[in-house]
Amino acid sequence: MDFTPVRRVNAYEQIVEQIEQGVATGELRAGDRLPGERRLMETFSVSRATVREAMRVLHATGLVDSRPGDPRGPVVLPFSPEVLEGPLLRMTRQEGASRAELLQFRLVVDGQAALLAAIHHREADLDQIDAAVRGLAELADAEEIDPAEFGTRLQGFHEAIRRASGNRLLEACGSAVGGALTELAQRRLETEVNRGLRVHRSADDAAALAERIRTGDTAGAQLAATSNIYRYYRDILTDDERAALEPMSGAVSDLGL
Amino acid sequence: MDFTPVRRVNAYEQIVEQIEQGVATGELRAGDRLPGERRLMETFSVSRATVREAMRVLHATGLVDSRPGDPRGPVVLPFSPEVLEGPLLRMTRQEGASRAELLQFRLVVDGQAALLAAIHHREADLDQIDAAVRGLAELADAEEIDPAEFGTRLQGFHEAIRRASGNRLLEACGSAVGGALTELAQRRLETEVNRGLRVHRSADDAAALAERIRTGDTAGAQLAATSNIYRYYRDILTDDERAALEPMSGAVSDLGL
DNA sequence: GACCCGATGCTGGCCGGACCAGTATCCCTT
DNA sequence: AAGGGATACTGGTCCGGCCAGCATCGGGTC
Repeated sequence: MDFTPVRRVNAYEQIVEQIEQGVATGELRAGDRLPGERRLMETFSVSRATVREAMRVLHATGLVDSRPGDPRGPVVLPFSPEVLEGPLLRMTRQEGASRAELLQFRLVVDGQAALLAAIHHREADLDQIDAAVRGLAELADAEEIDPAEFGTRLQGFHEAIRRASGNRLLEACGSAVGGALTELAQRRLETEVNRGLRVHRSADDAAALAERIRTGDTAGAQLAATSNIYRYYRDILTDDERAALEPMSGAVSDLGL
Repeated sequence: MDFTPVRRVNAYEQIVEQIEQGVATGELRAGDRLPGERRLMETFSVSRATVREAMRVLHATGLVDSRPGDPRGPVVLPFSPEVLEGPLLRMTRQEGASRAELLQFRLVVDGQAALLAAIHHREADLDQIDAAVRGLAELADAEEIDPAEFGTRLQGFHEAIRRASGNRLLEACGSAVGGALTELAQRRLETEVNRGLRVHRSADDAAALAERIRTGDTAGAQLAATSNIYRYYRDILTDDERAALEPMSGAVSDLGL
């Protein structure tokens, strides 16, 4: 007979698992309310400290939220892509992944998102993308350019494309890794001497990409997306990092850059 | 003047943030030890219950681990891709993403991983991949086929390719989404009538993919990877799901399947 | 001298009770 | 009918305590 290693299972973990289970099976759905802590300590027959520990990890994993004083009790949350962002950020900061890997991953995700967006090119999605493009152009033509604001809008533009891809996993991973990358690039834009030129070029690139998506140019959209992003970050890369990324975004040369 | 919304920050959250900060800045590195709970409650001047809640969320996010009785205190963990798996699994179960999206995402990730693996084709990585291929073939030729074991080894084969890609983000996302998908496909393989045929075909496909990676056939490796995976799951998809995925894995027809 | 073994002082796990600052509700006042 | 408090809750935090398990070290045995 074969034994299985014993699994230490703390009391609070059992509570977490039971509630996670409830969410997984659909028994608990987003918006549902859990009993208050005092009630839970009775149903699980544990102390309040234990149910609180369970609530803390459920809150940390984005499953529930609670407010003091709310007699309806903790609420079950809908899934949010933000829960992916934390782990991905950690991965970069804790040497789980280098900047080159991060950027490479983003090229893959956002390139694919652009491709899928070009396949679908649904009207509602295109409107969203165009709105984002107009927002970028408007800001680029302004007298004084706020780097942080431009970064936010550029982020929103990519966000719109990912949404148009129709794949929420791409959407979540893209925004997560995008958030991690902007943390690296933000300072660059702030200290940029020729800020106007760079901003204008980014806005133009965005418009060109949007056009490719609109016309259903799948391959072109993918190439434009990857090369746009690569060019945006190229200056802050070391030679080694560039060498690692060139093969992936063969797009760069294809567009004559 | 513009006000910023107040942010309720609980005591335990401050502890979590401080320790997360320490890990982010490199002040705390994997393997380092934190003071025991009784010491922490003094340095943060909070009660033990509060530091315990903080430790629970740090544990839930995979940052630290602790064992009762260990006088060295909680240990800081290295990053592990597994922390991504939880959120991704939740995403599928909580209608954050459909099966089709999940599979599409995997086609992108594992396709790209195969492509990158073919670019590098480092000898050490190839050895790992070949070992996995041999493991599959050996199992496919066995008298009695254990479906669970075959699933595990197939998983290991893809794992080896992702590792060979040199991108730990692809590796992490791939294994996470792979884990989520096998949960769906495992039962299928167990009830499969013509199990032997399917297993043999999968083993052969894996060998062909490995060969393309070895010879540096980048495009071929990517096509083989995506079409292998797609074919593996095709039977459990609905017509709608197939229609959504066909455009992405144009690979299927290219290989004459 | 080498080895075994138990006492001891630590660790985290869990409990019960308590107090506080908020919030929602209901009932009473105007 | 509208306003405004008392009230009964909520979660947030603290305290002090007990327990089981791990490490270490010292005292014993062979």
